[in-house]
Amino acid sequence: MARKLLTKPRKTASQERSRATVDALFEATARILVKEGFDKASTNRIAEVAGVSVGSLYQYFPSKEALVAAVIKRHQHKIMHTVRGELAEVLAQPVEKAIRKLVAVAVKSHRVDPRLHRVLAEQIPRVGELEKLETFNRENYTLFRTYLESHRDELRVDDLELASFVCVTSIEALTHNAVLHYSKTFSDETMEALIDEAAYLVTGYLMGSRKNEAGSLSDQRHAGLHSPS
Amino acid sequence: MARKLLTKPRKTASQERSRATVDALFEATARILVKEGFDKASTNRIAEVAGVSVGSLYQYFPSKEALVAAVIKRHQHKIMHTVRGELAEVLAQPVEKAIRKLVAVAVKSHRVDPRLHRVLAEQIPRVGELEKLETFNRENYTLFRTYLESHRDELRVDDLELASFVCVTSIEALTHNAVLHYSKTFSDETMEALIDEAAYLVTGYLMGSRKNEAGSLSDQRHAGLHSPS
DNA sequence: ACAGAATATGAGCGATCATTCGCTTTTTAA
DNA sequence: TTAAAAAGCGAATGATCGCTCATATTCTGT
Repeated sequence: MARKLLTKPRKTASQERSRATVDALFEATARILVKEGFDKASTNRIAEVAGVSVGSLYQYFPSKEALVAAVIKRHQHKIMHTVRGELAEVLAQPVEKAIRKLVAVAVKSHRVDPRLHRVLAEQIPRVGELEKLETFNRENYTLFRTYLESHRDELRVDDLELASFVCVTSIEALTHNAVLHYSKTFSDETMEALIDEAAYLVTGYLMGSRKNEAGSLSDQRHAGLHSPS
Repeated sequence: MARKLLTKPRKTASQERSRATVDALFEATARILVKEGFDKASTNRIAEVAGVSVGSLYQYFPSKEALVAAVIKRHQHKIMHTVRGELAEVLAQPVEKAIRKLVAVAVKSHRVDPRLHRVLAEQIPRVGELEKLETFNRENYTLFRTYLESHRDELRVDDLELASFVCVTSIEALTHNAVLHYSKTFSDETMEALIDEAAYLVTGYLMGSRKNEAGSLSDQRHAGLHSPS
């Protein structure tokens, strides 16, 4: 029987020392991605910066792609960790408070290692294995949809699927752009104001009921498409 | 004098034949990007698909990066071409109509070769020269800001800079996501509805004036930050 | 018809990179 | 103490890729 257990298995991490190695690899990868960009993140370079040999890298990760994917997952878990719980308490709150909290949480999540977040979003080609890692936003989506369902009666929207899409997409884009592209342009107060604005945007959309606009917007929106519940 | 004119100059395109070559290169690059992804788009492969030799490629483009950048620019020009004019007529229209038109135009612009658009957005690493090509969205931004300024009195927002950011970002993200990620999930009617929803979202935000919510939302938004004009 | 300019060719150079494998060192457990 | 398992090493391999250049073909003006 050809034993490949020593060459192939990759992925274990039982002893103390090996866990340190894996961690050094994570750290080094993140560091290089942030400071030198995806191009410069070759496996040899990563190993070098980690103070480890390439061979060791391949003991724990079957490919470079797997390593990067693991770094992404790790970043996502960090976000979840700093944000979990804040989401739980949202579920019970009324729409206005809930939305504002949601936006604030979104900002917070983008502030967990923003520079890494930006590289992951902009420089990592979504190819092969990396393609599947969009799972993250799906979670937000279903979570939000669940919230809308349980507060249906307070809302003016009837297509919750569509509404979730509109809200989640907007909040994500606004916070993402603000934190990762405009944090130099926006002052701290502006950032605070932006949270308010985003919350206002979404809340207004969900609860709506503008004063008296019969004949203007209402007519533009082709009636009948959303049959009343 | 060392003449490098035959080796270096790159970029000319005077005769008929050469224009065809350049065009074939554009076409081939786009084709490969769409059908095989950025990874597979090597210069040799591009030249092969274009029915041209690698040498010819380097007569007109100083680098692979330059070629890709040119393809991106070309795509942007195509968009501008199919959309120009529709934007001009927006300027004169009242807010509600203008916003709806703007959203519709955004959708239209994303429907110009959506598959190429998606690859350009997701697979091309924004590094080196490619980094500068974000100019496109800046244009939309200033355009929108100009519109808001000339309709200032009809709006409830006072920080037009911030408002432009909110609106442009939201519209872009919504249309981008809808067209490039959910066109299979969304039916045609849903897509139509989405335009309405996005327009409603933004219009409500800009013109606002919800009925009577004194003490709820108004209090949450920290007063005084936007000093009344 | 002809010369010079423009265009096209593609084998091959040099560099980079992901990955492997035979080997050494360290740790574990009996 | 010791043998086996775990972890670590890094030079070497093979493949890919961007790009060049010496040469060949085509075009243009005269």
